[in-house]
Amino acid sequence: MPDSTSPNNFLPVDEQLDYLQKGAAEIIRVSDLRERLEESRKNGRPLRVKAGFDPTAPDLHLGHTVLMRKLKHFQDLGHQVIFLVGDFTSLIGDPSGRSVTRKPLTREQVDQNAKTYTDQVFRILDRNKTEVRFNSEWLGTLGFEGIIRLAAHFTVSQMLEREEFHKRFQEEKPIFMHEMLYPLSQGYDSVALKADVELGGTDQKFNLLIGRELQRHYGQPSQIVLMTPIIEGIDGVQKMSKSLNNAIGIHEPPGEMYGKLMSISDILMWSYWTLLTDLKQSEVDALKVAVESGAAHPMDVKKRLARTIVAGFHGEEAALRADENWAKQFQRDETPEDLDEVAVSAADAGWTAETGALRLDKLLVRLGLADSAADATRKVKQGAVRLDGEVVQGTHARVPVPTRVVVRAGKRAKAALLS
RNA sequence: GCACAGGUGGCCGAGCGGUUAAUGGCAGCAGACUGUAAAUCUGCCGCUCCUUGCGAGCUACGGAGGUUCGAAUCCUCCCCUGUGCACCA
Repeated sequence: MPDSTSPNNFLPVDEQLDYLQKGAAEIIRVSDLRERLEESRKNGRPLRVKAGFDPTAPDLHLGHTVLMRKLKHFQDLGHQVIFLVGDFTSLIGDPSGRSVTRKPLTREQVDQNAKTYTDQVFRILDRNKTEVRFNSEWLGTLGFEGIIRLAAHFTVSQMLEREEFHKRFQEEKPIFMHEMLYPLSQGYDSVALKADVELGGTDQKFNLLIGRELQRHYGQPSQIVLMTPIIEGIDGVQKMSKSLNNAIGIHEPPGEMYGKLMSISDILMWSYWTLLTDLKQSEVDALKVAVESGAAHPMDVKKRLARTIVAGFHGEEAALRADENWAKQFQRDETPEDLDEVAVSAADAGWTAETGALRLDKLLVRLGLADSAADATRKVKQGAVRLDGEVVQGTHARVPVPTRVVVRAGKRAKAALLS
């Protein structure tokens, strides 16, 4: 990691560029970025680098960290990083990458989410060097007149150029007026913040470019746009997203995180290496060659990946423990020690002193190992449920109370403290 | 406002008066196989209850009524989306 934080002591531009280009999908334009970096180095003025996050979900996941890590790179180089919370824009909902209009969030949800975001972001960014802003600051005071003036900079056909809109238009699907306001407000953020650089996923391209154009209208130099690839979720197919249920949250416990990482496909592992670790691209490539030639076992490389990422959020020690636990539970099929323990009242699990038995369907639901009692019953019938390692046949199980039982449903396991 | 086409389970999409919790695909879950990977095969896949049974009850095809022994399927009204018309009359 480059070490240069003194504003008047920026690294040589080539080195900065090299660092910033790792894992970047596209930069508009590299030549402009070089120019801007040179200027910054000459004047000792850090660049203002902005990335916006819509608090549409309560938690951040690894997908968000791709962008945050790039932000961190700028921070490492001594530039001014702005973590922008799109509290206002999330009232609209970004139409990016979805052909369905998002339901707007309530003010309360947004505030709540924004709080958890800022709590989590500093696991990656340096709190003291990060400017955190909310776009309600300027968008909230714009007023109807301001919106009219803003919208007057663009034409309807310009908006329809955007792939998502264009597609929906072709398919005769609804496009709501307020959705077109989204790119404009994001662009206006750049104006308000006088951004030199804006980071975003490749799916943000249209919005990012609108920012460039808008800045020009407002007499500012157009921001440089740096796009990061959209990381696939653990299914390896769709983009990582909480609502698609394929995300790894950055707040998840080490074991959970480790297990999910191990469940990704061998192929997917490479983009995770590139986008989620600090390993140099050349080293990642070397690992890949080693696996392809048979010199390294893909599982070992994946384990290392899982350990690296988990360590980043939970520390080395926790990562090692997760590693050991995983091997125990899944490779050797033993009962792991580091299980989540959940206290359950026996009565809630249908236990009666009379029968001395409890109802597994209820217990599984209580433990969060099944979505519903019906789901739990299904799992039991399919032989997926084990109590202390023993496969259970029926939904009734004789168990002493109080006790501690390890309950396993498929891949997932928890310890129930019955009382 | 008028005309036409649409609104079905997480998504796509059949059904157009009666074995219909609703064909099929995707996603998901579980089992087998493995490296908890992928691929493949098999089963499951609304909810609740229990006596766990090819059990009982409840809810579901935009909403509300109605016709009928019986409706996702027919009728009426309403809501929502798309398209066209809307100037010469």
